[in-house]
Amino acid sequence: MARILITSALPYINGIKHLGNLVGSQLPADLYARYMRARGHEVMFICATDEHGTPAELAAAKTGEDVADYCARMHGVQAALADGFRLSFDHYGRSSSQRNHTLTQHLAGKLAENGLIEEVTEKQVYSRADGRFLPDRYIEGTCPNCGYEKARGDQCENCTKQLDPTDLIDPRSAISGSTDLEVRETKHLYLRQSALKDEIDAWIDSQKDWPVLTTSIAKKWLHDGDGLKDRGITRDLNWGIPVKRGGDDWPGMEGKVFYVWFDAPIEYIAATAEWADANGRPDADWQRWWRTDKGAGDVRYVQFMGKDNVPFHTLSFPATLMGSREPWKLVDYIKSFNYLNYDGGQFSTSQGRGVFMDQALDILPADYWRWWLLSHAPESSDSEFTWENFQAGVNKDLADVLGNFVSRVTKFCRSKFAEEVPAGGTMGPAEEALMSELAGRVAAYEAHMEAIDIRKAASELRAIWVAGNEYLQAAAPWAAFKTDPDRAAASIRLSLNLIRLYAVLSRPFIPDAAAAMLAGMQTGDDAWPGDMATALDTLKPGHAFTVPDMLFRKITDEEREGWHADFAGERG
RNA sequence: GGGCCUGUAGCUCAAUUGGUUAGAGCAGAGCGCUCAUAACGCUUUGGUUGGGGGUUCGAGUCCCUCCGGGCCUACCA
Repeated sequence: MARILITSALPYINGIKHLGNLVGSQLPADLYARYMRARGHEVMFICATDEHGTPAELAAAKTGEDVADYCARMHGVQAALADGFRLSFDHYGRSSSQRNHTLTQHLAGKLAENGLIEEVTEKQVYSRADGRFLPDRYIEGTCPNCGYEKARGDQCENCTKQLDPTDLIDPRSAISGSTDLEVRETKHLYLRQSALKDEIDAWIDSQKDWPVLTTSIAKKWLHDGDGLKDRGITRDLNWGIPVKRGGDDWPGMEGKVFYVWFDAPIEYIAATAEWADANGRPDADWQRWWRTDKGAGDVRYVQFMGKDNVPFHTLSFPATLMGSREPWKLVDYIKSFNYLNYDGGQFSTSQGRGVFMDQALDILPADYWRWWLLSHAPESSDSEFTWENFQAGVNKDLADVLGNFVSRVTKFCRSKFAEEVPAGGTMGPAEEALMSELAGRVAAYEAHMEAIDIRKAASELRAIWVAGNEYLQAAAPWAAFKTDPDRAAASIRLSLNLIRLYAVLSRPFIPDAAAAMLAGMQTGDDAWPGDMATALDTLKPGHAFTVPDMLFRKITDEEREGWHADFAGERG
């Protein structure tokens, strides 16, 4: 039995996430966690909301809430949606937790002790009307290059020229529109990533079989220009983790907080500590996942994230942990994803374009989304959601191939025999051939799941479902029943066992349907199959079952057209 | 501007890292079956692998070039 630590990129607190966010980290992480648990491994699956930063403050201001209250409320909303999608986190934490405050301050202190923190005085734009410093992109003005009037302080979206906020003509606050701006001096802490460059470079080089997407992004940052740059890890904000050096005040840093991207990945560790706290466990129980000197030496740590998060997970976070010179567990494998587009364009949170997690669950149960999204995960390139593809995939794979298989087998048995596993007959060549095929396909399925090749795993699982229909067609128990009822009984007995097998194999993808299948078969035996003949002889003659309700309904053309229109823009 | 990824059948994707005749699923066509959610099974039509050039006994794969799509570019997170 292995020990596997799994983290999903932290969803930002600022509003409900769309399906592209979901399929880029949380959903594949859940698939992997569920699979590994099913294989009997010890799994710790961690996620949390990422709650600090300017956007959270602005979102709270918009609703008139205190930012802490806003985050608490939105954490509840996101946790409920995660639950709705059956994301099986062992703990869903919050980056604003006390645990994260303490650990973040601790690590910053260690980095300072090791000479890896530098204090830098710099000039930043301050808005008197807003009473705050403004990040570059929250300053708008006219582009000196092309005259575009809504250029941002970091870059002009119109002519793509990179800008400094002071370049802008008639600069104003993007928050309030105020032009009462001034440049003020402010002091910040920088993490000296440059000092750790060779160490990180060697570490990246030592990683085998990481997705190209992961390593190419890391290498780019390591070697581009002057190489890995130092990074500011503090901000002039009210909402965040106060800058402290361990438990001590940090002279000159009063009123400042750590940058969200410094504290967010640390929350992976802190959330595991939150898990221990929530379950009344001692520190040793979370430390054995994260401290190689306290039992984490045999842990395999896998991270899931969208490609935009890769630099922070390959460079900044490892630099933080390495630079602490404490024995923290580093990631072993980073699974990164491209983007899911929506119907010819991008999902857009700001424009309300596409399907959001709450809306998705209002329309259809989680399994429908889980199956389609995972079987189309953007692994090798960006992929696209269209209602036509979604309808076709769900109807064919789930309703016709899997759902209908369960339906035809259970209903035939009920009408010709009884609502129990029939006795009589023996396994013949057709059954042997099926088991042989399944043994091969299950092995391939397992290999794809181990390698986190999600689309390939989905495609193999689907082929496993299809094999049941092929077998039924060849065995034709409805015909055999008329001349040789024992033969039909043997076929149906095997087919009922196939339903149980399918439930076990499919559960990582479609947990609710799998549970319904097991419930229908009235069995709690969810053992992962070893020998196929044994696995398909689990439900014995006389074992009672019930015909499950329709597992998956079909999406009609009318629904598809309606949704296509409903989700074209501006969510209502 | 620079870097990276990507382009394969109408659609979504494969192709053991240069090796027989480029494969699946969906959609389309034909046949079969009648247990089942008008479901299932079998057969089958679709490809100058974005265009052009090159290396090689051999190129979807390597090189050059052009065209299209996307991402990143360090103060949004």
